[in-house]
Amino acid sequence: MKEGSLPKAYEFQEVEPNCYSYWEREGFFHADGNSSKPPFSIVIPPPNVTGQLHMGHALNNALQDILCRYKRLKGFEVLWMPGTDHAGIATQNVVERQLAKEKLSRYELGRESFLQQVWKWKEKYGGIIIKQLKHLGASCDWDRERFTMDEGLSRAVRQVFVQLYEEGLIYRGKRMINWCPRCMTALANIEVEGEEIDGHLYHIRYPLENGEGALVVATTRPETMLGDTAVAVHPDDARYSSYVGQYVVLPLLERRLPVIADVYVDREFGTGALKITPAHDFNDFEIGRQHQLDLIQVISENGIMTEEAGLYAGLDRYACRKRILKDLEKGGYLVKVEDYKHRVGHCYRCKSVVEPMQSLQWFVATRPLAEKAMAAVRAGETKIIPSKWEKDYFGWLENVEDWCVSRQIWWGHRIPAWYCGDCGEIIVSLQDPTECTKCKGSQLEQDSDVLDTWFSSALWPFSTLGWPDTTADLKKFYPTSVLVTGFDILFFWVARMMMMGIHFMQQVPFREVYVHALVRDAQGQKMSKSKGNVIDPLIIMDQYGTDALRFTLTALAVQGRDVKLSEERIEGYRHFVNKIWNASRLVLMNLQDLEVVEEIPRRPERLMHRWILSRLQRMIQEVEESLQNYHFNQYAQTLYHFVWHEYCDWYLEMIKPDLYGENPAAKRLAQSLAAEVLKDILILLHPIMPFVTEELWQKLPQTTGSVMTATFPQPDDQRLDASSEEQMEVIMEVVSAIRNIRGEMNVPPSLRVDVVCLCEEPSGISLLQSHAGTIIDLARLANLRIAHVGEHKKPRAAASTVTKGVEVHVILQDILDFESESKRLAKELGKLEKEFGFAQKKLSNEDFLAKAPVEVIEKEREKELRLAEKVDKLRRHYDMINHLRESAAMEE
RNA sequence: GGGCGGGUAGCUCAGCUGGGAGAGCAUCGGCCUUACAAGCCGAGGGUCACAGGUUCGAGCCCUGUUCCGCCCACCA
Repeated sequence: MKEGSLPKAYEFQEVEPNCYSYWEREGFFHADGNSSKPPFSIVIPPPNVTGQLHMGHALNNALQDILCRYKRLKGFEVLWMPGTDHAGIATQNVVERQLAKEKLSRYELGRESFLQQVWKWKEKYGGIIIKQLKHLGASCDWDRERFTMDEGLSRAVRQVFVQLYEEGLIYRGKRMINWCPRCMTALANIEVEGEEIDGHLYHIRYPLENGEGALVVATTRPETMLGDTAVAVHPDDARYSSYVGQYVVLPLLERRLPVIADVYVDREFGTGALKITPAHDFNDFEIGRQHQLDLIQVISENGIMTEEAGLYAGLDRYACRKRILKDLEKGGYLVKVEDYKHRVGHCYRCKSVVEPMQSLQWFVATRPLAEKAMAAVRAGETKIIPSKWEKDYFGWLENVEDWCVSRQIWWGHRIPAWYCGDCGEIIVSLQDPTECTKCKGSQLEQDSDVLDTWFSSALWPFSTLGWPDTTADLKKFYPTSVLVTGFDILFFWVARMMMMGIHFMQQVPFREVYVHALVRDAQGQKMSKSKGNVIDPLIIMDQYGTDALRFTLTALAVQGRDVKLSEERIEGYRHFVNKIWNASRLVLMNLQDLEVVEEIPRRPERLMHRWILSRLQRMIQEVEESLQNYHFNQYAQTLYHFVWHEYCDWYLEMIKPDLYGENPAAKRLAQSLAAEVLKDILILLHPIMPFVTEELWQKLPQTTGSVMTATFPQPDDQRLDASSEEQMEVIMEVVSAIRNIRGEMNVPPSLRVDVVCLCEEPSGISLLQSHAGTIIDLARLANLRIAHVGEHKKPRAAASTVTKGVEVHVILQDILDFESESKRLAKELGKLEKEFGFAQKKLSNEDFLAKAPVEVIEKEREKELRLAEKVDKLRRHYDMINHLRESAAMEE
């Protein structure tokens, strides 16, 4: 489908879907477990089936795609393993909300048919995010797509649970846990988000039983007083020492509470007297345990006050608080109310305030697993990048507590534990048991709970590769090469994958973890629907194209810093996509009559060719280095600058005369080289901008197949050419100097002017002479005279400057305004003299000369010399202009 | 309370191991120069948060101050 010419504009709306289906058809994303190529593997952080692609996904997957596409070009057997997560609580909530619209609850439906509903929902909507990932260009091996609740992964979950149970690393126990009264389930500690709240500290008077005074306690949660079973003071607190051992009477309920002493109490805080509610507070629970206090549960699982709350029973916990405060006040018990900011735990799924509660749950004994996970990172078996996250990783693992893994919801992996109705035995096994292993009874009932979603996610790197079977995929692709993820799931997911991976595979799940930043809005705010600052990647892709979005995200992906995204930024980079398109148009237009692609010499004769080839080698090196170090922004920006400001601005402009000219050999070389460099540019850019590069690749005559199957260019040291780069610099400087003067002196582009360049060195003369045509074209000149300084009279009516040892005189015969030229020169002189002054000062500093490295001094000397010359020449010209100005004034 | 990141051009940000600051957008001036007006050519704009220190030399290293953001923590 080489058509030779390109449409005027890049129609990404058509190109993107076509490209993608072409890639899929050709099987370019497919990884071969039996390949002899070196492996490179990534498992996708499985998005929730309920998910819609947001900017976080877009960034995360764009970066993974870059790595995968890059490694394919480098000849690796690349597996990017895709899939989705069943997202227990989140998905169940979505379906429950849907049911609520029909005035149905899951309880009315019953477990079986509710689960059917969820599966139905999953079949219908679960693929949305996958489609969106494809829209983004993700080159995942979709043949291998997995779901955390598919058959194979469920088998892995069960195997892991049973084995951990048998090893004593999973147990069931009654513990204090965090409970979400809205989701009606236990949560793991990290699933609770502490949020600062403007609350109050209530001082409440608890009268002594003997009538002689009272103790005043301070609390933020007065409703919990109904479950109080003691009041504690510090044992060394002189104020209260006489109270210890006595009893106070709990207001409203009139219950006798012992006054106990415990060092936990902070004498400085509040009143120094602490009410103890063992059933509804982690610390109180602990104190209660030590002092053998009763547990009185006054708040039930759905946040309603229990029978134990007496006349407050049946009230919602917050309504109860209000009522209690009123009653306390009425009874004269409320001593003081202070404003008080404090942190309150919220459910990470529904944001409800969680309740600490004592409950019978399943736990993973995390310590032993955590030790190994830490050791692996310490030993460098897994590297976390940027390394600052290692600190967080260790910090969390060092203090990790047992992981509550049972959830009182229905959507998820059912816990493979059965309870014998006859003898109470717990049976945990791979196969569903039919009789009790202990008493042979048949009254078995399976635990109704399901596992934490993160339990199955923790197995993702090996469960997706076929574990517990020993598969070719596991052998080839485990450990995976790198995990790309946001820091927000470092503990939820990364740390747990490390623990499980090491325990079950005896090897870390990934060699490297690249932790990227969060995407925020232009003001640095978290994007959220309620703030209305969400930039939707789907809308952006439709509006600007996927490549523009991907390039923007990549260019902004600086290590360790949040990505602050704005639409203007994306718009800006869309222009870059367009630029590439148009550069390719130019190249292709001029390729039409190219019969044979010219063999490109290692060192072409013409400077511009040598220059662009040399620059290209440097780009390749820089790109590789950037990618190896995960400096995605550097990768994007390096190419941006090279393509736009070197290849387009200079190289393509410079070869135009050859392209349009009559010299067939020069033309062929220019055509071939422009195309050849473009070809490499397309490969270099392909990982970031897969679509436009593929489309253009298809159009280039010297390419075959897909850019995806191309080979990443090898930097050719023999084409590195520092002297060509220096020489080009001179040409570019001279052109810029002329343009600058034209601009400042308001010379319209249509007016071709004469320029005289006076050089110091013979080499400069020959360089300029051999590129006179280029300079004439690029600076829009009529004539260009090049001579040695001594051999040519300085032009009078000229605007002038000095650069790289060249005096540049722009002849403005009749139009030179001495007044403005004098001003312009004064300004330029001022700048130069200041710079010159700096250099002089530095070089007259003896300490500098004594202590600075010789190269630096040498560089500074050269600089001073250059500046001195420049200043001198400019000043002479300045004087002359001023003289002319004066005499012109006299004539009038 | 502890830890981390950040305060650089009007805005959003680069600036990799210290050698006198860059980009995109925005602003201003000139151009439809046959790839591109989503473009081309040029210009203006910065006491690199503040105060000390180390150094011949600091945006970069150290100390302190201040402001912002995030994470962690059982003082009710």
